[in-house]
Amino acid sequence: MKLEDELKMPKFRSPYQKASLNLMFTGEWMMARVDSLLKPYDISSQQFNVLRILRGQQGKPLNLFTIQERMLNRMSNATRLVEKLRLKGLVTRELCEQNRRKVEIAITDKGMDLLDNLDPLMKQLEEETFKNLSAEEAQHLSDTLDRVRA
Amino acid sequence: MKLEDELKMPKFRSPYQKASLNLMFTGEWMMARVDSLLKPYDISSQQFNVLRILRGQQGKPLNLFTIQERMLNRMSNATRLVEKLRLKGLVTRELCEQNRRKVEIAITDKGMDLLDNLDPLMKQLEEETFKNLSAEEAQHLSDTLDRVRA
DNA sequence: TTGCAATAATTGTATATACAACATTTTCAG
DNA sequence: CTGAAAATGTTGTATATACAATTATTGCAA
Repeated sequence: MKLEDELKMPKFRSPYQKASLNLMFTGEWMMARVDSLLKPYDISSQQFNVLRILRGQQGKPLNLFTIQERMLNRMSNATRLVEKLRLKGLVTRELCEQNRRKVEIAITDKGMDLLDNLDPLMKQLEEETFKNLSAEEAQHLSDTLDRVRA
Repeated sequence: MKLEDELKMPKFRSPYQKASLNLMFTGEWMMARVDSLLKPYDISSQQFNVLRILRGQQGKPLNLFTIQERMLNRMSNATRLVEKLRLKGLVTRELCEQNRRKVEIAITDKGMDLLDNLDPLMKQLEEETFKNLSAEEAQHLSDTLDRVRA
């Protein structure tokens, strides 16, 4: 739906104001869809994202600082988020012997299994979300967003 | 920056997965910019958004239900959010006599003054944010986001 | 070597969010 | 009219977020 109808705003000051609101609104909308999909599995989109980051490491652990750098929302608290994943048995946590300031986090088999189960669901959600956009249009959207953040 | 560098993800499963992550990431990024601008004025982007909704009413009040409908994030709690604005003297709150289920909220002069002060700053932020996009490109971005949510 | 700065993580705390449960008032079918 | 359902808000609670303060460890310059 057009943003002016969605927010019942008859007019915007400029295309930039509209794009700005639309970015925030659509970002929240997308996040809510992902959270809703993940809810039955009892993890949040942030937690899912961290698991996915760890899976990308092929078994190699990452320290908390690096995880934080790669999170969608950098302000959230990696220590506490990872601790929740650990309590669910989805990651392990080990002090690094070489540099004892660091804590190394790795995904467990249980975590991998969960991701494997979720992959097709996420794929389906993404396809459903972008059903009105061709692959080229989706790529162009990403390129535009990259330019905004440039 | 390109999302793969931003999140240090070497590859994405599809342009749809990438667009999906990019939407969430860029939405958070934008929201953080707005919050950072508003911080010295001691209001959140959600609170600012509610004030802006009320200003659009030209003095006519809105009830909480309608405010909630127009918020960027519908899940947040309009009752408590508006109460915070009231404590700061930015809105008034009155029980509706015609329909006593309703509570009518209106912006105060102090609230209007705050918005008037913030307007040029927000405008500047939007222009800075979209400095790499022409007005046409910003409009096209909005249209694409509208189609995603269609 | 010493101690200051940098790095990495944890903790504290206030606020915000998600969402369910509840309360009150109004509407409307029978 | 009456009682069930709908509309509107409020409250409770668990979790998440923002951000500052603190701790512990390491690196490095004087």
